[in-house]
Amino acid sequence: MSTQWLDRRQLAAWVRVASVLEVLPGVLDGQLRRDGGVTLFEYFVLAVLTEAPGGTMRMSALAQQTNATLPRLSNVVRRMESRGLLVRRRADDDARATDVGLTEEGWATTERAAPGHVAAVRHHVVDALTPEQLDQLVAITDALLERLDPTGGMAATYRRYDD
Amino acid sequence: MSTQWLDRRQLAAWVRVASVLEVLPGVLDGQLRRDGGVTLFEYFVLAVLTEAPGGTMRMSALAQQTNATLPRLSNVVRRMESRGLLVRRRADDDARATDVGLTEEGWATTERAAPGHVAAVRHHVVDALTPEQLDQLVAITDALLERLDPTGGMAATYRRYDD
DNA sequence: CCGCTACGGTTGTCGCGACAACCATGGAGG
DNA sequence: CCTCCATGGTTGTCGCGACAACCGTAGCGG
Repeated sequence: MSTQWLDRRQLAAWVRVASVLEVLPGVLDGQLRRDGGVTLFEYFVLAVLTEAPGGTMRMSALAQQTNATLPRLSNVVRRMESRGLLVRRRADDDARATDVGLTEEGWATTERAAPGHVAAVRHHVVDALTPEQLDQLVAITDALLERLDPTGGMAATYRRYDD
Repeated sequence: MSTQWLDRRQLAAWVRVASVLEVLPGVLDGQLRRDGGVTLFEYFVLAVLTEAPGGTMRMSALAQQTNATLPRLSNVVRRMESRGLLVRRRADDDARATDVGLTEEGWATTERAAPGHVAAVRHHVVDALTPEQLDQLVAITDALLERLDPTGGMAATYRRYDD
């Protein structure tokens, strides 16, 4: 079959999306590094843990909700533990598994970093759009994630914030 | 001032955007690596050069249009040159500057990789949305880029595809 | 109870991006 | 001309992510 190219409107949309994809993570990551001494992915780990009961979660569960591979998460967690943000502990019910939990400093760091991060998200995303556009964006990203994540691994993370 | 938190709708939108940001690049990058032996950023470099007169461009101009720092671009171009996709040549009019040009194999690689990439973009983005959503997406990403890229560095890249 | 496979994590190697230091050329002012 | 600063790129170091190989434990079949 011959290639089905993109028409002008599709191309316009795609090029812009690609640009956002390229720039946005860098902007947010930079803000968090400066203000909180934490990378964007580390902040995401902290954020997910704060919503977990007892601030503790199993490695594999955390990996799924942060969309990380286990090797990646393992390294990140080890570094964060060495900085005193997290603790690893062998799971009681399964000697293979590891539970990760927030330390006091982990909580404190999250609370310290959150305002700046929220402000950045506001400035660069939320406040840039009208309420209608925000609704449209939810519908659009839902449709995209349907294709991107058919098994629904991350779905558990974002479905929670449904209206 | 106290922190202005996100309401449910804003949070719903943001969490989904973050998820897309996390997943989409990996999906597209993987497809290109498998099918074309090229990374997403390398493909973007090739694509931009394809649209330049003579398939040639100055390093600094290329860096701006691909939203890359000069060091990063320098390394990428060196690797691509060693693979025979590009050539570097000292600029005629400025001995400090470097012109980068596509080789025959660079053109061939781009043409070989393009169909699969377009298909991936179609499948994961374009075809997942209705025509109305595509229009909305253009407006939304425009608004975001306004904030993200106030100097308009990448604007030159995507404004070209306006209707 | 033994052996086998699957699961949950960790570790080693490689390649890439960020940042800073550095080198060469261009251009302006005296 | 010569000095000084700005411009355009390149190179070195460091930290992180991907992938694969590996280790210990669980659970199941015989």
